[in-house]
Amino acid sequence: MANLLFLDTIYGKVDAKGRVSIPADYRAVIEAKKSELILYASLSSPCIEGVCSSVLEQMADKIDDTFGLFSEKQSDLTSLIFSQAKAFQPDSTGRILLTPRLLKHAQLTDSAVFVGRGKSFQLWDPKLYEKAQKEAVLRLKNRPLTTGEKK
Amino acid sequence: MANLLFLDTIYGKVDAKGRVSIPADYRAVIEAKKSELILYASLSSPCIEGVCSSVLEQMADKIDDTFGLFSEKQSDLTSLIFSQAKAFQPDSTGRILLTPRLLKHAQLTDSAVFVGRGKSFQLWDPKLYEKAQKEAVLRLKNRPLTTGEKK
DNA sequence: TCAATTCCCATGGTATCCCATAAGAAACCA
DNA sequence: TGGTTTCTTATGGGATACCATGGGAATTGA
Repeated sequence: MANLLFLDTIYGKVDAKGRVSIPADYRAVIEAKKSELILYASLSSPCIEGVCSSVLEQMADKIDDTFGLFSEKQSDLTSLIFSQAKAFQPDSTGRILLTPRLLKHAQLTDSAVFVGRGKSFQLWDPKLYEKAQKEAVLRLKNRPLTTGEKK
Repeated sequence: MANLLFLDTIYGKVDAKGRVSIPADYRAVIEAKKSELILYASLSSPCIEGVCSSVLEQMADKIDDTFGLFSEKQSDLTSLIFSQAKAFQPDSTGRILLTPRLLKHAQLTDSAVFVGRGKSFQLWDPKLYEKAQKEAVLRLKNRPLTTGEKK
């Protein structure tokens, strides 16, 4: 039984053409789910969000269920996410070509870091990521456990 | 019925390549649960935590990724764990290759000790472990168990 | 035709495979 | 019961396969 989660923190390079190698482990997750790779600009951070297409489909259902097909909120979310999302299929050596819009949003230049988040992952500029990471750790230290980690 | 808990304290070696043999008993636990082995740097000690992948999968299911993608709702803690965790599959002789990050966090050089904790285990440098162990015993002596103590 | 994208090959580094050895533990036999 | 055999496990090290990356060639599209 293969691993079905995006895990770990993996550093890689962005070449002059704007290509990145999707880590082999991540490709394995996507293939195991018979999905495609979907990327879109994060709404909350200067990074790129990555999910399996199957998750995006579930997300679409969820939004409909929660807000109704014709609500304003549904419309906003739909246009914000889905209009920006794009499917990528790695080439024979496991790379994809990022779009200028994604590169710009995440401020990527020559390197990038894949950050596993379970059912999704993020792609950051290493400098920006390490800064955000430190802030997250600080928030954790200042805020006692109130999360869903332990039951 | 097979044992489903990580038990005992088992000393082993870390070779020049950074490999460690996962104790046969531990491998049996993981196989019995049809899981993979997940390792991550402990948040509280200079050691490596080990769990079955089923634990992480349950964690991932509890998180409603749908809305984590729209806001900062997803906890820092869970994302921190996913970004630090990595799946390992022992090779044909029962060994895994530890990452430089894990080796560094646990300050492992040429030997390591597996410490069973039931549903999880820890991997320590022997010196550090014995020191931490002594301190734990002292704490217990100074603070006897009281009923109703949160576990 | 020019620029952008995809395909292909080459390469260095790393992870995994495989074999060999040694040490224990369990099974076996006398 | 004592000693021998057999199997599993832990460990070392060489060989091999895979992965990430760079760059050129071919293809596509406006």
